[in-house]
Amino acid sequence: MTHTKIVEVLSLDPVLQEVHIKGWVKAFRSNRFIALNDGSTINNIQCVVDFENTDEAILNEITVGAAIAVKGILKESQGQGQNVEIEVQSVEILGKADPEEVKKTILSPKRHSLEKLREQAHLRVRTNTFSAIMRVRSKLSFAVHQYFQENGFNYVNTPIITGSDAEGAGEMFKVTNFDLKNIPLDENGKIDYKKDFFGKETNLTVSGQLEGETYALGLGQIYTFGPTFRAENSNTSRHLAEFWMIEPEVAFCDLDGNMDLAEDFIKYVINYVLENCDDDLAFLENRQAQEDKSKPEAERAPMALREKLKFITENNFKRVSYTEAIDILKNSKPNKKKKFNYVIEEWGADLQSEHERYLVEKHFQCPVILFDYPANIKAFYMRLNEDGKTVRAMDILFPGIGEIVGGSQREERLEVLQEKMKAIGIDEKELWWYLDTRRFGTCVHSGFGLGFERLVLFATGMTNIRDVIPYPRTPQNAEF
RNA sequence: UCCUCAGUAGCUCAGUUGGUUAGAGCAUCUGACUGUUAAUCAGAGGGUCACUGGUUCGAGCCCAGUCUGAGGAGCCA
Repeated sequence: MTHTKIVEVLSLDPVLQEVHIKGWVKAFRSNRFIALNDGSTINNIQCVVDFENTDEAILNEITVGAAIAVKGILKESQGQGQNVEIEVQSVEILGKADPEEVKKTILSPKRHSLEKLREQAHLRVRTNTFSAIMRVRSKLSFAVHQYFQENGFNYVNTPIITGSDAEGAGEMFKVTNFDLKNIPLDENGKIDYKKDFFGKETNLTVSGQLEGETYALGLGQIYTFGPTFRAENSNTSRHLAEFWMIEPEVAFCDLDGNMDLAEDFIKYVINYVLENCDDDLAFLENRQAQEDKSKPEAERAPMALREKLKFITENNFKRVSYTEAIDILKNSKPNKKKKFNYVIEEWGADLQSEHERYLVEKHFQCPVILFDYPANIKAFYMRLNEDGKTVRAMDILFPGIGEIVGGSQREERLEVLQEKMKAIGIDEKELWWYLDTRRFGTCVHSGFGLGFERLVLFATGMTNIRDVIPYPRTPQNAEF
């Protein structure tokens, strides 16, 4: 008899049927009640042991953290707190867990700080909080694919090792198979990349966008969903050196269509977890509420988790041009009273975190899409507007996390693109293949990048990005 | 990378102007109890006070440096 998942057993009618389950012991109370969890649900099943007729050696090995197999009869529970329970007929110890050792780990049955859980990331998935987060992450990930597949997008795997250093999205990790103690140099004393594995300088990708564009201009609608690497020395709760990014790219689509797509997409995946992860979201909502109790009122979450997610799905994101946003900020109280660290003086200023937070959390109190930014603070590939000074860029700002999406309509005119590349010193030879797309059948097209972990942060109510990915990679940390 | 804060038992923390043998709760172990669900009651064990150096008769406490973590900023998704 193969075993049944606990999530299924809990939904069965207690009609005295025999069940066989396997899982890890979460608690063993009164020498009689085992709380067992197998990761299939946040909920434990209670297994009631007849301790007077059970081998004492086995009872002694039913300890917190141990893996066990239980056979028994599913019954209506006599006690409060659960509907059904298993009257145990036999227990098999599959993997012992010495309590003296367990107590040194986060498996010990008590509260642990998130920092302590990070230090034992290999065990933290056995906690309620992390199993809930990871189930939500998995569902979100599935919803991403489902949304795009249902809407006629093709899933494209852009290269992780990239030969172009012109993507301009930040510091890159070098990829090489040189002996680092003996790097070949050319006659000028510079590193001789011709002798490297690929015969040229290569890096880990910081974005699949440029390659994604070429595929969109053939397949029509594409999306990527893969790992992305940034070697930036960022030490914040919102940045990782290795993260997962979703990048759709659509041919014959302008910036308005791009904003529509991003908003519709986000609402879809959030709604998907609302409909499919209620147990886990309820747990995370409660966790957040408990944590908020010890915080000053100003730092508490203004809405309960599921209420917040529902709000996102039911309300339109506020669309505001950069120029309008600057006006709002210029006339805002914190700007007039010089409460901002960076006071907004005039059009053209780059928006700081504090400004974005003001717009989202104070002024509009809902997700905001900012568009039409000054050209000189945005990337070269963004479509220049007719005014000659703004580009068709858009950022989606979310409460609590800041920028969750960055996207644009792409510059489809060859001459304009060439001019912009020249102005910032990108060699055309590097991106000959990218420019070819503008030579042969160029067209209006748009796309955006969405940081998957930031989405998971928002959906779970967590506040540190290191807690929504199994093994976070950050400066000075690549453990596990 | 910059600013601020922190590091004392397995965990969370207290530790007075520098002064004798560094404490509490939880967890663990032993015993009791047994329809519990953060089980309860009694007892026990558990310490390189982050590391290195300095000041002092004497340092968990003061000074310098280093490491690690957190929050914020920048960069960005």
